[in-house]
Formats: sequence, structure tokens, C-alpha cells
Amino acid sequence: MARGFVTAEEVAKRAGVSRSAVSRTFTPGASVSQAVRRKVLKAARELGYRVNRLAQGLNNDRSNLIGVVGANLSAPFHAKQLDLLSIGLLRRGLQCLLLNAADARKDIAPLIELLFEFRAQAIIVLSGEPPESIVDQCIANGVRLILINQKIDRTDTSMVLSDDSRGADLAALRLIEAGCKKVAVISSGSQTPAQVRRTTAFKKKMATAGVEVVAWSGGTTSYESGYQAGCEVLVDEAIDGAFCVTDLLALGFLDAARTEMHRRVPADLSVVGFDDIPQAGWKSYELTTVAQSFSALTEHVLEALEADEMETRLQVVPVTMVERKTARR
Amino acid sequence: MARGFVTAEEVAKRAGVSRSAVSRTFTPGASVSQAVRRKVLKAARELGYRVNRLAQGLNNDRSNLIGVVGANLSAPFHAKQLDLLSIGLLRRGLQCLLLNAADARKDIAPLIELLFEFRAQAIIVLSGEPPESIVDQCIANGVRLILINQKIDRTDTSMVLSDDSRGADLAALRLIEAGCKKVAVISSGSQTPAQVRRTTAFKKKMATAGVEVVAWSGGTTSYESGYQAGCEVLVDEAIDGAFCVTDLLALGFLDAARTEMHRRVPADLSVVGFDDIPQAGWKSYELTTVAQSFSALTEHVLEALEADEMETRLQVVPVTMVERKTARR
DNA sequence: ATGAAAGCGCTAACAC
DNA sequence: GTGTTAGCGCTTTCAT
Repeated sequence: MARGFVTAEEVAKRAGVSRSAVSRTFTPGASVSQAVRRKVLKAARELGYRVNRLAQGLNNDRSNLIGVVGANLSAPFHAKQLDLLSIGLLRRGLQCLLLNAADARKDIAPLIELLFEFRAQAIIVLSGEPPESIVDQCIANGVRLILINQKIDRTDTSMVLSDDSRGADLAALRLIEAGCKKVAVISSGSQTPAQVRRTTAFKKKMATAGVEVVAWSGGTTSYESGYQAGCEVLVDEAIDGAFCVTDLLALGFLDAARTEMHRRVPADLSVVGFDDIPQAGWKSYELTTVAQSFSALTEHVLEALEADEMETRLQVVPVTMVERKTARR
Repeated sequence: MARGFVTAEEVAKRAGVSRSAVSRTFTPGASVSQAVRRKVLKAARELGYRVNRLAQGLNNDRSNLIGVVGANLSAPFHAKQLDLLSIGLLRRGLQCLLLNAADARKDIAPLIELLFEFRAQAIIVLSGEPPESIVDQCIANGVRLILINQKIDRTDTSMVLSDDSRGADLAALRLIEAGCKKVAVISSGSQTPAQVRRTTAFKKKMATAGVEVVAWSGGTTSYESGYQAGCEVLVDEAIDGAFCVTDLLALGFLDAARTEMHRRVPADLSVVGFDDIPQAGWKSYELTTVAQSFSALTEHVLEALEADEMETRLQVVPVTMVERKTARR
């Protein structure tokens, strides 16, 4: 639909110079005289000329496009991540080609292949696990692959992830400190690698501490699932603590605990979450939670993007406990 | 960075056919014999060939790229909108080039110009108001411009927006029905057109009903601003109703009302919001609010995208009142 | 149905 | 410093 766009040739004609003079004028480190440059700029302005980046990318082999694939983009965690990421990319002069998978489990591979067709220079995966074959194709084609909060067993792709097991340990410690005797771990039915890591680390820590833990898992990673978890898990009156592997789950769980299951938090029940999404700080919740550093995560992703060596990069970002009001002191 | 990508020429060589045969094989309605097609497909598979859409777009003048510019993408409303939109685009075979403005007020024009350089076929503006000159350039270049919840006085661009004034009327009516005598309208300091429309329509309706209204406005469109509004506005004990022009504001306002200003909702105070973001339905809030139909909004945007005539399109999407528990019955 | 050739808008290597 | 020329990977007449 470029119909209507002015070409460099037209500008050249109008300015009375050659096609290349125009090109040079718009190429940062080129040699053009002030006189020519001025003429070109004038003509370009009058005609409303814009460099065609697609054509530009065609011969210097750099599309400037960074593919971002994700799913469930309206979930606070992903939304926040995408927000930061897209700003960061833009700031570095990179464009973000966003592909939103309706279903993270299955739709991710075709999306990455689509990104190949657009010659994305790198691909950032926000959620979903790319199959081996796709990873192979990435390295074969020289496309950098960066996985967020996803760990796969390869030395040829970048991964940046929060320290899930450390976070789970912190959560466990905190619940122990709150004096809990029987706790629940709540995760969603989607069982993403990150959730699995958190769950198992938590169980392990609790086991060594001799605290009984019951695991619940089901539904999607949503407020609703958390709510449902609360309703089901808390019929057991003995439960006095819960670790929800995601804040969204925690918020739903909290609401179920308070409104449906009549627990006082943190008097009867201590709850800790994971992520520290904006809503966790809202007055109605004030959730004690393990914070992922969105900005650090983003920073490392951008770094991995720019690193010139496609070296092995497994960046583990530290997490911190943010103390609010849902765990007993 | 296409370094490593296989070209059609290599496939042709391997398949023992001409370059054009390869092209035809990958062009939907072209005439190739089954024999050739098979050979090409085989060679392509073995080599890992992918059509280069950038080059493809170069000569048939269609990039397949749809520019999406927005800001504040982690806000629930925008996140939801973007989520739906990106899925819809993908489903229609269009790619989404996302540009996130750090500041909606000022950064939007350069982003649109950048989109020109990528030869975006259309540009969807999620937030922020594009200056006249930019709009002119869009039409000059044959780039369709679609504004969401933004109304500008032009006949050559598509706009799809929720029926803000009708929504404000509904809110007013509801507050009157709740028996409010003195109400507040809360908006953010950013004063987006949508917020202004809602505020003025609300005031007008209340005026004709003879209900006193005090307006508060400040900060960004956020939970925090809503909270602050609550703290400041509710020192006036006479206020027994509030219309927050955005759910995010409403949620903050509610929390301030309940925790800080000791109001019972809806007994002492009725609150109604606007948008119906997911959090409005959470148990801790159960906000009575005017719902925008995200899906209808998205649907119309996609339609506007595909309409072959770049006719005037001002699509006003109906809103509905969703009754929950923050307005007195 | 198929190959040769021209061209999409641009950049870069090469002369001058 | 500047114009000429040759591509970048693809599609599309135009012959055959």
C-alpha cells in the first residue's frame, strides 16, 4: 500500500542530483557536501519523502525488526513486561513485531516461523516454550533467540529468568516465620516451567522444615483460578498458609479466603505471592510477595540482544521479598 | 541479519528449475505443474527456505505490516485492547508493528513517521492524539489511519469509539437512582478527549437533574490518582456519590473511601466507573461500571482496516451498564 | 507451464 | 564529493 510514497529517485530529480546523493544524505556516516545535502533535504521535505526501511534492509541484511512472541498479553505480568520491552526496543532504534499467540502451548512455533519470513533479527519469547526444531532453525539462520523465564537445555540460546527457586525459598521461609503448620501451594493447570520450578522448590524447602504442604493446581493462570483454589483448598480448616506461585492467583485466593471462606488474613491465614504485579500493592490486597524485577529482566533481554557474540547466556535475575500485610509477623 | 537465510535462487538451483518457478510455487494463485511444485517444495524443505516477506512486499507494494501506536500499555484497559487487537490482526494475516510511546502527549508523531518508513499499510492509534500534519501525511501516502476512542474533526480518517456521553449519562442516571445529592466526577490530569467527553456529559446530565457536582482531576490515569482523589474529595462529608471516568481511578477511589476515609460503600457512598476492566469484577471491588465492549471495538477496528474504500467512518460502539455492588439500590 | 528479463527502492563498491 | 553500476530477494510481464 506504499502507493503514494515518494521515492529517492523523485527526490534526486527534484534536487537535481543523483540517486546516491539522496541515499547518502540519509545515511548517518556518509560523505556529502553541505550544499548537496541541503538541496536534497529541501526537496525531500517538499515531496514528503521517507526512506523505505524495508528496501533499505533488503540489501544491508538488517531488517531492524525484533520479533516478540507472547500470549495472554492482558495479564498484568505480561502486559508490564511487554510495556517495558517495547519502550526499550524503541529507545534502541529497534522495531517490535508483536505476535500474540491465542494459545501459548501450541501456537508458538508457527509464529516464530512467520517471524523468519519477516527476517526478524532476533526473537524474544515472552511465554510458551519453542520446540527444539524451531530453536535449531533460529541458530541455523543466525536469528538470536531470547527466552524470558524459560529455561531449556541448550547452550546456543539466551535465557533471562528470575530466580524462581530462590524466590520459592523466600516464600517458604516467610511462611515458616509466620508460624504456619500446614500450607498450600497453588499453581495453575498450565504448568509453565516457571510455575513448576517455584512449586517444587517450595515443596522441597518445606519438606526439610517439616511443614506439611498440600498442592493445588488447576485452571488457567488467572484471578479466577486463584479464587477457585481458595474455595476448594480452604475447606481444610487446618491450612494456615499458602504460597501462590503467581500474584494473580494469590489475589483470587485472598478474595476467596476473605469473602467466601471467612478467614482473616493474616491472623488465620498467611498468603504470599510471586511476581509483584501492580495490583498486589493495591490497598484491598497489600499482598506480601516475591518481586521479580521487571526492569532488570528487560535490561538483560536488551543486553542479550546487543551482545555481538551469540554466546551462551543464562541470566538469572535476583528476586526480593516485598513485605506487605498478608503474612503474619 | 538475514545472513544464513536461503534464497529462492538456491532453491531453484537445487530443484533444477527457474527462479520464477519457485516464486510461483509460493504464490497462492499461480500456475505451476504438480511436478515442478513438488520438486520445489522438496528442495525448499531440505534447504529450510522461507519466503522473504520484506522483499516480497517491496515489489507488490504491500508490507503486510500494521502499525500500532500506543502508550501506557500495562494499564489494564490498553493491555486488554492490545491483546485482542494483536490476536485479531494475526488471524487476518496481518502483522503488528508495535510502537510504544513513553509519553502519549508528545511522542506520538515521530512514531507515526517511523511507521511510514516501514511502509505500514495502516496505522492504529490506541492512545494519544495525532497532530493534523501527521493525519495529512497519512492520507497523502495512502496509509489508513484508525483512531480508537479519539474523535478528531476530519472526514478522511476512521474512528471507532465507545459512546462516552451515553455512558456518562448512564452513570449519572444510576447515581441519581441511588439517591445521591452531591456527587464528584473524578478524572485524571491528562484530560484525554475521552475523559473530557465523559466528564462534560456527566456534568450536564447532573445539572439538568439538579444534583450538585464537584469535579476533581489530577495525576495520571492510575489507581494512585484515584486513591488520592478519594482522600481529597471525601473530606467533604456531604458527598454521597462519585463517577470515576476510568475504572482504574474508581478502584483507587474505592480503596481510599473504604480504608482511609471510612465510608461504607454503597451505604454511605455510591461509586460508578467506566471501562469494565477485569479488575472491576474482582471480589474486593465488584464495581458498578459502564462497560466498553472491547471485542466490539476491536471488531470495528479490523473492519475499518479491511474496508476497501477509505470512506469516512465514525463508528460509535454502544456501552452498557454493568450492575455490581458499589451503587446503592 | 515455464524461463528470461525487467523492476520494486534502496545501498555500496567503484571510478572519476 | 559525486555519479555510475551492480546487486539485495522477490514478483511479474513477456515470450516461448
